[in-house]
Parts: sequence; C-alpha cells; structure tokens
Amino acid sequence: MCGESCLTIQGMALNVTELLAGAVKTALHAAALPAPEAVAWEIPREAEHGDYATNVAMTLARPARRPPRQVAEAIVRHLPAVAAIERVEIAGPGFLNVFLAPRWCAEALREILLAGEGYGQSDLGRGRRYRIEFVSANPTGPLVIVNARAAAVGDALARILRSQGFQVACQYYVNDAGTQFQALASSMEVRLRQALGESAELPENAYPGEYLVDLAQDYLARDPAGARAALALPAGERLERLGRLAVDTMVAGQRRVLEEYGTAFDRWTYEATDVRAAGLPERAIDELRAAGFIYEAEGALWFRSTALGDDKDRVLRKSDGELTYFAVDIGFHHFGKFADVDCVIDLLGPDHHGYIPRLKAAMTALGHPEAAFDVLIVQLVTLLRDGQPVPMSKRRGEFVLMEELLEEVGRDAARFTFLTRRHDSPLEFDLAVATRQSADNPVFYVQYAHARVTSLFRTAAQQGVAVPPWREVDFGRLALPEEQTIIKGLLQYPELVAGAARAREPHRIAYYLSELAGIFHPYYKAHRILTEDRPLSLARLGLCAAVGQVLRSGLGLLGVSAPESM
RNA sequence: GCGCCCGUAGCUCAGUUGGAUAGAGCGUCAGACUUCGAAUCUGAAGGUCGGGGGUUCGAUUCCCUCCGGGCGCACCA
Repeated sequence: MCGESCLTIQGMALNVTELLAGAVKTALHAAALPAPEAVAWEIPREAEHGDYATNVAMTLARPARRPPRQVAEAIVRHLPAVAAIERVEIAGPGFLNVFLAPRWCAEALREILLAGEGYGQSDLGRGRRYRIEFVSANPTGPLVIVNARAAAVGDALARILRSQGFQVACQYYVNDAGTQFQALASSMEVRLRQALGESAELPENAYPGEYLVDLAQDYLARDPAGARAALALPAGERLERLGRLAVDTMVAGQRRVLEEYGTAFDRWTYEATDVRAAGLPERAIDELRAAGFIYEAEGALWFRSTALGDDKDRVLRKSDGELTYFAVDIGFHHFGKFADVDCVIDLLGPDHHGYIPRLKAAMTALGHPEAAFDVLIVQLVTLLRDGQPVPMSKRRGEFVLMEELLEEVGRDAARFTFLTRRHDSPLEFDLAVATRQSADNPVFYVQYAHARVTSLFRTAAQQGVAVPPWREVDFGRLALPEEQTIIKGLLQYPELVAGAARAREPHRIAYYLSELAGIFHPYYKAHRILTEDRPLSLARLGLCAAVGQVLRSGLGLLGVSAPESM
C-alpha cells in the first residue's frame, strides 16, 4: 500500500500526499476511471484552496472523455473515508481541494514526536551506494571562498541522501601530477632559493602567492640541511621532492580547514599514485578500445566522443606520448569512483561545464547508465562587505581564504548562507550581513527559534512542570489556526527532504527552515505556552518540541548547529 | 560564430518539474517589551515575472525569436 518514501509509525502514515493519493486511486478505481501512475499534489497558496490540491481530474478529463468537473465529482463521490481528510471541495476548472482534519493533525503531531530523530528520514535510497566528489581544489594553494561553497553543498547533499537511505561516500581528489604540479614545484624551488638569499625569479606560469614564501621559510627554519640537500639534487628529483613537500603541506592545510568546517571525506585520492601509477587511464583506454571508441590520428590517440553527444572528438594521448587530463580523469572515474558504488555525483566549478558532455560520453561508452552519473555545477561567489565588492585578484595571488571566512563569520553562518541559494546560481556573500546577529541573517533567525524552544523547556522545568510521555498528551487542545498551520508545516518535512534529495537541492531545506521559524516566532510571541491550563500547556509544549525537533533535524542536514542557547 | 546557465519588488533571492488573485528576507515608512529569550513581533507601500510570438482549459515554468548579462568552445588542467 505504501510507496517508497512512505514512513509508517504506529500504523499511521506520515507521508500525507502518499496517503491522499491512495485515497484518490481507490476512488478512481471504484468509479471505473483510469488511474494515472502518480497523483500530483501541491500545497495551494490560498488557504481557501485547502491544505493539499490535485489536478488529476483535469489530466484525466481527456482520456476519460468527460469534462474535468464531472471527473472530479466522480472522484469525490467514490472517495473512501480517510481519517486525514476533513472534506474535499471541487473548485475552478476541476481542482480537488483537500482539507485535513484537525483531529487527525493532532494525532499526526504525536507521531512526529514519537518518531523523534527518525522523522524526516526514509528508505527512498534502499541502500543504494553513492559517491560524491567535491571541493577537490588543486594542491597549489589554500582553499578559498568558492571551495567553502562547494564543501557546504556537497556535504549537505551527502547528509540529505544519507537521511533518505542512501549510502554515501565523500571523495576528495588531489591533482598532484601534471603541469600544475610542475609549476608548483618550480615556484617552491624559487621561493626556497630566495629564502636562502639567492637571486631567483618566478617563472611565467608560477604561483605567486605569499603562502609559498612562508612555506619555504618554514621549511628552511625547520630543516635547513634537508632544504639545502634538496636543492642540490638533480632537476627531476629536486622538483619531485620540493613539489611533494608543497603538496603535502597544502593538502594538510586544506584538510584541517575542512575539518573545522565539519566536512568529512571518506576517501582522499591522489592522482599521481592512486590513478596514474596504478595504470587506471590505460586500462580505461583499453576498455574504450574494445568498445570501439578509440582511433589514432595525427600521431595522437582519440576518443570518439561525438558518437555520444559531444561536440568534437577528444584526445586521450597526445602526440608527445603524454596522457591528457581527460584520459586520467576517465580512468579515475571508471575505476576510482565507480568501482564500489552505484552512482557518482561530481560537483564542478562553472569553468568546467563545457567538460561535462565529454565526461558523460566517456562514462556511457564504458557502460555506466546515464542516470548513474550526475554533474552539478557550483557557481561562483562574489564577496561583499556592506554591499561593496571585496577585491580578489588571482593574478597577484590575493584571495579570500576559506580560513579567513570561517574566522570572520563562523561555520554556521557560512554554511547556511551558501545553502540559501541554488548551487548553480551565482551567489553574493556579504560578510557584514553574515556576521550581523539579527533578523537579516537567516541562520540566526532559525537558530534562535531552536534556542527559544530549548529555553522554554528549561523554564518549564524550573516551574516544576512535569512533561509526561507524548502518548498521554491530548493534542486535540491545539485548536488555534496558527497551531494547525504549524502542524501542517511540520507534516511537509519528510516529503521536502525527499524532494531535496531527489533534485539534489539542499537549499530547499534552508528555505523550509526559515519558513518554519517564520510561523513559529509569531505564534510564540502571540500565545503563552505555559499557562494555568495544564493540559493545554502540555499540548503546546509538544507542538514546540516538534518544531524544535524538526529545526534540529533540518539544521543537521545542512551541517549547521542547533544551539540550546545563544 | 556554436553550446550551456541566467534575467521575478529598490537590493538579495525563492517559486514544490504546467495551476487558481505573484512570494520571502532585507531596505523604506508606521507601531509593540510589568508576562515563557525584543537575535522577536504587528501593519503599510512596493511587480508589464527582460520584450514579442506560440503550445492549452491554464505559462514565471515548455517551444521559437529578439534584447541584455555570465561562462565554455585545446594534442591546458
């Protein structure tokens, strides 16, 4: 009876649309009308249009060869008695507007409380294994502000998917090979020589950031003999040694900042050892060849990606014998990612969107279903301070570091702010606003609502109010319209999380939480929770507890803390 | 030139895969603390959803076109 995202506790379905859809399907069957695979429900803007509305009657009008309103009437006539439904109205061209029964809502609130932390979770994923790769900044410098955005999005997505019954592994890829590595190594050498007082100039493609100056000086201070010995090595070994040192230091720094941010990666994959030295690109090329997608031309090895929707064919091995970045990436994806998971999600920057078709083509050629590979673009961040852009010049090596961001606005405000936008739309991040601890900063608004709830329970305890188990409380006392609105809001939470998981859109959670806080604050302001009327007080305490519980759950999905006091 | 993303209130952005009279926060203006946390609350003003066509019962949403932004078009990574 129950669908995949239907949560049943104590025999009561808490997935409202699932419940309503079941009733409508029963009615359609009884009325001998064709039943669609899915009945779509929406939450109407206008309260007069009910709590849930569906347009099935309109969509069925054509196949049933009857006017929509007649179809609607037939559905209503055959609708089984369902406790959740108070009444159904037919409106407009044929909408079915459903009004939930207050008594059922009261019981639903009890179920929410009894479900506790499990409320909002589901088995949508049925244990399907996902791998998400994100941040994966080049090991040529510290993490910057866009990396913080990608970390927020990727980590929240992982948490959301896990809550829906997916197994999720987070992966970080270290590009410690190729030309960037060479540039880093030679920059490091120059900085080291400069630290020794030698005259050395940074080459054209070098990394100019101050951090390499610091790194060279630290190295020299820590291990002067080792530093001099490294410089005395032959060119190849010298660059390898210095480059490795720089990479290790950079990665360690990136890792530390990500940990402070609350982002945990299950696997750190190194291009040089885990992918190139392991021969993954060659093995992937062999598979592509066997599948007939490889040809040679002009001294190079080509992948026929145009056969799978790309604009042009792509080189995998250059005429100088070197593998391209693309070839390495194919090996990494096919073996390093897909080896032990069912689905892969990449988070990439906007400068890589042209890269997606060829990567998808390669995965398809290697036999991965289209739906198993997803690429999300995380757009750029513009940094403002009181509305004024903060200058960032990559050329001069001046960035706003992720570390500095965390220091200035804190982890919670940073994460929440990044998650109040769709990941693929550019974001303006105003440092002053994120630091301001007031209503124009949504994270404080939501956290404050949570703190108010916990504070309320502290006060109740001080007043000697004994809170019995929720199954003994009469929630039928919650008769105020605001109370019904809050319960209905809470009822939307499981489907909202499932939707965010399906669409890979963590920002939906952030918006939901703001809205929930936005109906809770006015209620709390206008009505006393702890009154002389003890049964009413307990019912209201339960409502507040449920709000707090859902806020805590949602904030947890975003990786933002739910403080007990602020 | 080709491809992708975007254009919604003064600002920053949502809009539930096509729904009913267009949404929030900030900002502006006018108000509310003897009571559970004023980091809060109440109210007002604010719109040709970039323009124009099309698809249909119905379009901010889908298609075409134009205008205006961003990005990508390597034997770079």
